[in-house]
Amino acid sequence: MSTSKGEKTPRRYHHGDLRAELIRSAQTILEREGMAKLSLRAAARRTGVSQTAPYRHFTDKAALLAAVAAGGFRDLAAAMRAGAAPASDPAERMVAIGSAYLTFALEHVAVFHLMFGTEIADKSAHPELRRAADEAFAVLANQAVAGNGGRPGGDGAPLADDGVREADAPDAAIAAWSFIHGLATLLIDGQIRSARIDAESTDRAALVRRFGRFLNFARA
Amino acid sequence: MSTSKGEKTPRRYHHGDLRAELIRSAQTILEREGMAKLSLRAAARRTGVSQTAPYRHFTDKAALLAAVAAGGFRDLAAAMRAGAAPASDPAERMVAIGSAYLTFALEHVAVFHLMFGTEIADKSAHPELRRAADEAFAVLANQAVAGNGGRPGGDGAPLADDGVREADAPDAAIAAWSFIHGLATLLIDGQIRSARIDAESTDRAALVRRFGRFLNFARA
DNA sequence: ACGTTATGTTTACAACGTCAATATGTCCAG
DNA sequence: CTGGACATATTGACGTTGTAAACATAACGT
Repeated sequence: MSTSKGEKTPRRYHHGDLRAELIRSAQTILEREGMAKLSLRAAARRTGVSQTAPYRHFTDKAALLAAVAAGGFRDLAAAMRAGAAPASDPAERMVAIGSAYLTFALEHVAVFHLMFGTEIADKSAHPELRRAADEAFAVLANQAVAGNGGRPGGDGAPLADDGVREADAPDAAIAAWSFIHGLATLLIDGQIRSARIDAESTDRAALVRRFGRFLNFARA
Repeated sequence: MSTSKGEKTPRRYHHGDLRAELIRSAQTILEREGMAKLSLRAAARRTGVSQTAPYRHFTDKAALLAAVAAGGFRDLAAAMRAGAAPASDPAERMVAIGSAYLTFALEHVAVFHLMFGTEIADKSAHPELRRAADEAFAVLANQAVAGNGGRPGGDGAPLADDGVREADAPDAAIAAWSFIHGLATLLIDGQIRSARIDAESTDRAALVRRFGRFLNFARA
């Protein structure tokens, strides 16, 4: 009889689903011990296979990292979507998305750094990563460009009523992304110290509002 | 007779000024071959000393990297100052500073990543680095404060031209920093692709203006 | 049943960060 | 001028890493 261990992926070869489990191991190590401790060998060790087994599933260490980073982008996109869902007002939705972005960055520092750092030398060499990153940005951009959610309504695109013209929406999305990404990066790097911000305890939405008021489409 | 090789530092020991030259070597390797190729041993090799010689001047690899990063922050601060100097109008000065920031990031990608990435595990452990980073931010923040009391009116200025209320200046500086830092980061990571931006060839000031439109310091 | 192919292991190597022991140059006290 | 004392650099070594090559083993189609 066929082995019944497989759960989602069709029952597998020797291990079960080494590729996926290696990614999980890498994520765990990254979160618990940091980037410096994340090695191909450590991931293999934690998974219980030989040190070169990963090479059957990843051409490179970079390929493993890219898979982890791609997962991070998917999680980020999901978090933004979940955060934006309950918000009805467009501006409110932007704050919710920014808040989700900030929260993700602050609570998954290592993964966030992997997603945007240089540990993965040439990101364009990993299509899955690229696709996941694009999709995450799409969540943000959609709020700016086509954010009316398909409902026939009077107020149109979410940014329009804040003085951003339709044609400017794509650029506005980039500006918003830049702002929130920069804020997140500077916060987790501890660069922002002058303004008594306790990133751990402060409400993230409050932070987004506090600094976002200088963006003319994010004011509530 | 005393060796006459020394130039700025008082004539030195065996090498001359190993510490400074190791930093220069590290910078060179970083710029020419990237972070992956920058090792303590490589820096020592390029300097022409044994592989453990650096340990007389740096406790760690991280200490060397911190010194390089600190140099980066000083260069960035200098570039911002130089860019801002010729601008008379406050808003114009902000654009100049943003432009200098972007230019630095795009032309010194590796150093920029070192300055804000995770290669240096605990940045707070390196006072020189911390000081240099603070100083760089001060250049930016001072402009935001100085922007107050600009002349009234104004129409086409992409950033604030009527200043920020005194009490809001620190937060405004953080917002501006976040924006420009995020834009720089996303650009050099190649994350911004949708808006046909050729970061290499496009005028940086134009980029800052294009996206900086959405910053509004007059409000709040 | 059998061979092809996908998967995993063993062994090996060069490069790295770092430590301990040692050597060498510099400088000050006499 | 001389002899330590001390700062500076080297040699050699150890454990870890990424990765290649050779080998082993299990699954699957025929």
